Amino acid sequence: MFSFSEENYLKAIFHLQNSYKNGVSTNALAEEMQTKASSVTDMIKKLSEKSLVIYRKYQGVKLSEAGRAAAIEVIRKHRLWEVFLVEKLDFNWDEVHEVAEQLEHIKSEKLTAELDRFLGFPQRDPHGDPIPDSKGNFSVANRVLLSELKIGETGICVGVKDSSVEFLQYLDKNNISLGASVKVKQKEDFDQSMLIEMDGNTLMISNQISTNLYIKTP
Amino acid sequence: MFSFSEENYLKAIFHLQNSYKNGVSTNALAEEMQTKASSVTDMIKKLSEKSLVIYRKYQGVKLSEAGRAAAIEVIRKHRLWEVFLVEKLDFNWDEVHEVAEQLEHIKSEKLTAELDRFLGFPQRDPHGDPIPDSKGNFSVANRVLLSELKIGETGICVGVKDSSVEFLQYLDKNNISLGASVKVKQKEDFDQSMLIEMDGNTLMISNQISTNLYIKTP
DNA sequence: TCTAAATTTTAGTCTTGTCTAATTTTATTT
DNA sequence: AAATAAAATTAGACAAGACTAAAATTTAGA
Repeated sequence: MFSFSEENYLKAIFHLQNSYKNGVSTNALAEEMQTKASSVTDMIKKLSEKSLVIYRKYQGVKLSEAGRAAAIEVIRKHRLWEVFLVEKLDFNWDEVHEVAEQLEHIKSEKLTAELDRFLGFPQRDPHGDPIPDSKGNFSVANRVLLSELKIGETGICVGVKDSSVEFLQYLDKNNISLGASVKVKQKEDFDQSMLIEMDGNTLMISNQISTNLYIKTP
Repeated sequence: MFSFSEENYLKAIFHLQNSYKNGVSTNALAEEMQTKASSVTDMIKKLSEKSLVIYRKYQGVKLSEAGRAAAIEVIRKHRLWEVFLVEKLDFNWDEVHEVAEQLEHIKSEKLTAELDRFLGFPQRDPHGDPIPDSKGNFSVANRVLLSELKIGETGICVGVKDSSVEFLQYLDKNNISLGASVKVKQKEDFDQSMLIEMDGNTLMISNQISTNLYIKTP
């Protein structure tokens, strides 16, 4: 089994691999992990010795198949617990992250499997991210950023890219929630702000908002 | 907040205080924690510096009020999670301990409170042990060991003293479960074995069994 | 009471994961 | 292509928590 710290590194590398296809840089990982580059180098070496990552000095790091599987397992647990907290324990979607960060490290195959069943094998977490199944498979979302829609286009809000407390609370305050229908009424070329209609309400949103909302188009 | 290790020590001292009223000995604690006496001494010093225990060299250790409160909080979480695992996730009562040992260290007041509510504020865990409420209060059980009953006396099986997998599986195999009614039919002076009637079935149990079953008498 | 045994503590070491400061390698710029 | 900047690594240190071996203290026995 892996330590909490190892699991957190694997998870971070997994998330950063989207942006760093040719290997995640030490500094990027240090930033993500809120730690120093030297600590990252140390840990990468350990993960490399355990064959969880592929690493060449100064060349960045990638997950091996084993590392990817381990990362996905942690992400599966994280997202299942988030569903549990929201659906069963009445947490708001901006309150679940910190607790799920702890719960994701609990080691028990039976626990994960039974939790999944208890929740009804959910496909998405409260932020719209896909939940890997027990074999590590998950649907790569067929979704685009709201900012990519043209005037007149419509869709359903299906996820958030930024899941910080601040952003989620902004969304709550403006009655933007997953499942809502969206239509782009106007776009401002100057600052990319948008006038949208969401579940009937019309509101103006900045580029920072529209680049952090995922939409499923018809 | 306290580390996992600190919490485990506090919990162990709490449990051992029943048997060691004048201070828990270093060796007893080492045995309970499955570690070495020297490690125990090291940790006791740390806990003592944090005023969680009262310690005088060579004189054993007791919990301070703060230490006791911390221990009870961990025990509360452990037992709530055990209820969750059995009631909601279909774990058997012999499977919950190891997972609850991990879950008890999750730090979130809201999580504990909401879990308690979700479970309907249970009073007892699956082994019949009392669950402290959010203020740390719990009912000291009004119960005796089955071995203390005399011939002809009756009661309800309300808890187990030993909650090892082996003992619990023995009980399952012999259809002994909490809530069952018990009547002592015969006692053998030589080895303290007993013939009992439990929910209609008659069976013979050894002293090792009867000294590990708690009974509530009418 | 004095000694032997048992218990407990101390001293020094190890591992994990982190840090700072210094050095090395790679990337960029002129 | 050399000089400089940026990024990454190494070296050495530290804290937590554990260990072994040795020393100190308490307890028990003769």
